[in-house]
Amino acid sequence: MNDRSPTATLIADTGRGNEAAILNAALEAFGEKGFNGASMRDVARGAGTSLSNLYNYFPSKSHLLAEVLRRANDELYSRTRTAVEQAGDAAAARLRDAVRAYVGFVVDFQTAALVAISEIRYLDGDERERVVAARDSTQAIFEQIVAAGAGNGEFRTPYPADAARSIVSMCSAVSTWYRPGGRLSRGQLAEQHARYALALVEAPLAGLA
Amino acid sequence: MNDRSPTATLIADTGRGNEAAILNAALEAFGEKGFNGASMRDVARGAGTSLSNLYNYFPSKSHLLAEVLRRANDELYSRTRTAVEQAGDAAAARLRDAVRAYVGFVVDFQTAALVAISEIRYLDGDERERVVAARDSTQAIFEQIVAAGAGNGEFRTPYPADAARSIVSMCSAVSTWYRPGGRLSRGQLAEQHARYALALVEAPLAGLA
Amino acid sequence: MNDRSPTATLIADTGRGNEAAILNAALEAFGEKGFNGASMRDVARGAGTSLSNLYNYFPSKSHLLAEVLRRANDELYSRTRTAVEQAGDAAAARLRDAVRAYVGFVVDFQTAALVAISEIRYLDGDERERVVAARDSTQAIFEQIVAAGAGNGEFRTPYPADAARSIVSMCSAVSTWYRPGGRLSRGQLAEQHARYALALVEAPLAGLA
Amino acid sequence: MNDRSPTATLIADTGRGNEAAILNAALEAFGEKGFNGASMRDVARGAGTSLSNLYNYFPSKSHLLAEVLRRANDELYSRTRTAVEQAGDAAAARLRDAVRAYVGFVVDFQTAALVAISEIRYLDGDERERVVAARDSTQAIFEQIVAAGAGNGEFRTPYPADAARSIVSMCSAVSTWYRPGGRLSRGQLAEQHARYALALVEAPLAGLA
DNA sequence: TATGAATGAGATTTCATTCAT
DNA sequence: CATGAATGAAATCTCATTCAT
Repeated sequence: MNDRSPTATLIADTGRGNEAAILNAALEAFGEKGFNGASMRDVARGAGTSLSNLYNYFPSKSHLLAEVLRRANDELYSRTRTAVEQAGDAAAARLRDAVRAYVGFVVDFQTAALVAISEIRYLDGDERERVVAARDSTQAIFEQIVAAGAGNGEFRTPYPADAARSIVSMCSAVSTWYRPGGRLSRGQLAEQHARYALALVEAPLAGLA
Repeated sequence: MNDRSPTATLIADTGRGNEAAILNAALEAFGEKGFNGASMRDVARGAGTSLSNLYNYFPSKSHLLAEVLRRANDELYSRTRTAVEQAGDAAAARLRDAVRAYVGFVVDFQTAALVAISEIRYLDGDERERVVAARDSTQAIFEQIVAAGAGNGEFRTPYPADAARSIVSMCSAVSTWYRPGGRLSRGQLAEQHARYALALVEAPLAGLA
Repeated sequence: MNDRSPTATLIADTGRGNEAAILNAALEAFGEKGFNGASMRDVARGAGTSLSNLYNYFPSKSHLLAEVLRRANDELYSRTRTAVEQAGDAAAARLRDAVRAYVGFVVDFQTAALVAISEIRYLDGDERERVVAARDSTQAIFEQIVAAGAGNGEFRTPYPADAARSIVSMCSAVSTWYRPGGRLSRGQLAEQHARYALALVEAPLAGLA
Repeated sequence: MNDRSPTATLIADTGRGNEAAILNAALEAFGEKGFNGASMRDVARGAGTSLSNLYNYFPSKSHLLAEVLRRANDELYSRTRTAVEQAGDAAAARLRDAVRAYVGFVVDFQTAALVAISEIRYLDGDERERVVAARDSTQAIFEQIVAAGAGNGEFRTPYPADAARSIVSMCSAVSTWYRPGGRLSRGQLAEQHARYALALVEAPLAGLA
């Protein structure tokens, strides 16, 4: 398991001038001050460009948020799904690796994860629906695993339909308090949460690492 | 177990003119639009008074938020502690009742719970410290229970120092998605989360309801 | 010549409840922050009473200013006139004693003197006219002395019609920089300005102390 | 001696959009209503631009005042120093020309001179210190002349260390009452005050024009 | 693309003043 | 006389956004 430091920025160069710098600056600004607390001037300053130039890339502040959230959720979904696909057939292993991937993302891209949970409420209309759908896809991965595990007896939880949501809540909440360099490393956090998740769905102890 | 409906408003009449109305309106406004998204005009409108009159009660928007958060955290702490005190000596029973009380509060005062987790970041200085301390006191209740249970063998989790935080995260996250009239009742939510918590700390199945 | 410290407050108890306290608080507030910079709340705080109670004594902020200015100018006029009346017939002695009295007032009631020159511009209408008239009466004392001295040859200034204004300007400006406990005492300031005044109107040196 | 009319506006076009218009409007507004009595709306109206656009040029009302005061004091200092440098070595001639230049400035830029004396009190911190230093530099010119004249016997005043302040007070007070088109012309005012100053420091009559 | 200048709307907060008690 | 509560207007300043260049 890779315990390396994050790639630091979620959004890599997009090949379109300042676009990546703007998105990363928006991410930082929204993370630090919240969507409504951050101003377009903050974003411009962080991106090292002018206020008016932002509008050459994104038609509005809302679109900026939407794009940031879309990328964060896509990356989270993609990492989680890849991890599950490579985990074999056992529900316990799949849940363990899903949680590891999820928590790993939260640690690697803490700000992105924080923004993804806390600022989605400021989206409206179509933008919102698209992002909500992406978030729900990720949660659905966990729900399917838990349902499968409950179905084949691996998990004995009496609440297979609801447990996944609590697992996801628990994992994403890491973004609200995690600080790099703290007592717990990326790997430890992943392991702990994997165990919490398996215990929560009442997988037999033998299934625990 | 009491399954009654909430008392509806967290802040009861204080006997001081519009104070309670203002606090409740602030709670609603912050809950709906976030601290920075809600304006003092929104609060005034909700309280049925004039914008400038707000300042006869609270010297600033920040103080208003601080007071709302203080009351929400105090009530949550008080409910949780009372529940634990009446739960007997067994760690499992204490944890179960703490979770029930906590989730009960979240359901009863969903908005207050939501604001308490999501808007605390907009406080500064002393106000922030006081509210953070109140929040930490509540979490400490859970930490002590888990530590005690781990100490006497009731809980087998290898992470007794960290599990409590995940339990609290999981419980407070209910405020972000719960809707009255949904599939799960107040009592069901409390029971489910109590079981999640006991499973998470790896209490033997016999301890589960 | 009396070199005592000031009586500290220009406005003595008026026998009408809080009136004197309010006037003195207004004087301090206007002196410190200017008429527009000081609020009625500042005045109330300084007077140790409630905001609304101010309006039981004075119908508006402007009236408060007018009353403060009226009292300051009346006292200044009265002191100056008394000094001149007791000074004998010689223009030089009359001018010397007028200046001594004027500067003495400025030192004793620095704030009042400062407010009297700098805040009169914020009065309107009748209030303004009354205060301006009081101020002009004081200046007229100096003009008459200079005119008399120029008429009888005591003063040789070629500008007898204008010199008095400069003398008064010079004396009242003391209020803008004087600090109790500074290098120059009340008596020294009075003497210096008396000599400046006599020199300015070109009284022969023999007439100087 | 030049008796021409003023250049009308202290602040000439700076080549930066509306900057000069804003500074001149601020000068007028502060002169008419005082710093606290004038609103940023007044300034915007006077400058022919929008309220919010003011903040593209100056970050706050205080900065606007500071800049206005800085320019006024710089110009006054520069004019006075230039006059003295061209006046030869005799203290009497230097004092005479310094006063002429000072009073000339007051007449030419009456509003600027008025604001410079009366509104400096509303500055704080560094802004204040810088402007106070500029004002003191101008006064120091007069102090040096008087000290020199007292040293070489040209002036017989017993108060060489203090007389300069009174001279400056007297000259700057002209800004509080001068009205163009009044009885006294620019040149007459300059001459009168030059003579007052020389008399005040007790220069022998032979030295007077 | 990129920018500086511009703007109308709206933010929080303070104001002088009034009123019921 | 005295007060706390209330209010409409206006204060300074920031906002997202637009436009001419």
